[in-house]
Amino acid sequence: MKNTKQKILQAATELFDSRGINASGIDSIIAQSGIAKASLYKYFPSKNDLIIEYLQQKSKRLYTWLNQELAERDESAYEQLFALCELFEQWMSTADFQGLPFHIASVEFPDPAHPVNSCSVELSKELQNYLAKLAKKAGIKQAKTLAYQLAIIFEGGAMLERLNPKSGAAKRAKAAAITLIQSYL
Amino acid sequence: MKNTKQKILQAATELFDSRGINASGIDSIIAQSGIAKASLYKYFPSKNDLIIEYLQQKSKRLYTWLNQELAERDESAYEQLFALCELFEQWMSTADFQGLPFHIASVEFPDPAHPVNSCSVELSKELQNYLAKLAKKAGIKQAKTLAYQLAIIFEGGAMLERLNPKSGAAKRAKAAAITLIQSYL
DNA sequence: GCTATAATAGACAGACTTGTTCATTTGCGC
DNA sequence: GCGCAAATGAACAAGTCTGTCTATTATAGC
Repeated sequence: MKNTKQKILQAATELFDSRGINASGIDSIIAQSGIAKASLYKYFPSKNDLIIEYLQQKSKRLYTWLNQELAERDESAYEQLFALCELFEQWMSTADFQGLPFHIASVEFPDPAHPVNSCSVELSKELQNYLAKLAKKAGIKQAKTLAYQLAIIFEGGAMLERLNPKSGAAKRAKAAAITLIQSYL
Repeated sequence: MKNTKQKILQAATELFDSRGINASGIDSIIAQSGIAKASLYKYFPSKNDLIIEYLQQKSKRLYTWLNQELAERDESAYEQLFALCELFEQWMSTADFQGLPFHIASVEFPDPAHPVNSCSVELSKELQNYLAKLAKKAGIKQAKTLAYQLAIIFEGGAMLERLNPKSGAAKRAKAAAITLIQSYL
């Protein structure tokens, strides 16, 4: 049943987000979800599969949210670039923000040959592509370079907000991002 | 003997850097160092103690290197701020660069009550303080804000350079940092 | 109501982890 | 060369982890 799979994924998400991936054992995931171990291994042949679906779902949710928010605003592509900075600040300021999931995953699985690591690298590139697309639409000439630099700022902001919650990392990352965008005119 | 302790720390550093902390078991550290397990536990009562000394040593080495390089250049405090960006790029471009150790540690030990996590938070603040001191010397008015933003860029750059080695993260982080500093005049 | 499928609890294997202990051997200062 | 402290190797405890398997129960479609 699809419901069972979603329950597992939700429980895993809560645990991975709050305690980390390696620290969240299969036993704790089945306890949290109320699902039997055999069922978990039916839908996710290994923990790696579960982790990868978790990562992809988290990324997808972020972009869906960003797109929704941007669409609602009815702004020019150029204005959207600044709105994006605002949205990233909001996102990092969530009470239970724990950093970028693919950061955590790539640190917990540092071996480049590991599927979870490969997935993390993929998702990191996806962020750059997402930003580059927006920068290009906004008419920025060196869209890719700006996108990469914005990724650096957002990812650094996420890391610092995680290390030191509510110390103003999100706000300062936004300010730095705006300064940077303005320098590209 | 002091030599023994250093040998352990060196072996641990090599393993922690290349494979991560949790993935480097005590057995692999004693194998790498050629030291007996009982000796390791004599100098480091627990693995946590070893991790913390590793983190502190790595930080100390970075600042020592930065200070040396800056001192050699005989520049004004203002010029030193730009030199710092250059040095960070160099540092991130090292062949075996694996990101900021306190990032890795804080991800592998996410519990705020864990001594390794506390140490990581401490070292993150130390970086901000280091940057703030230099910014203040350079006559920047909002030295702390700039320092925080530079930390965001350097830490984000380190994370991206780690995720995607030699993709130009270090170079772009430097460029973004310079743009930011110039905006503070 | 019957049957086929889905989900359950729980035990188990096998491998890994940190940290302890102990008897033995090495090596340095005098 | 003696004695003491340091270092060694190896076994062991007690816990963790992922993944497998079995026997039982619940559920949905016809």
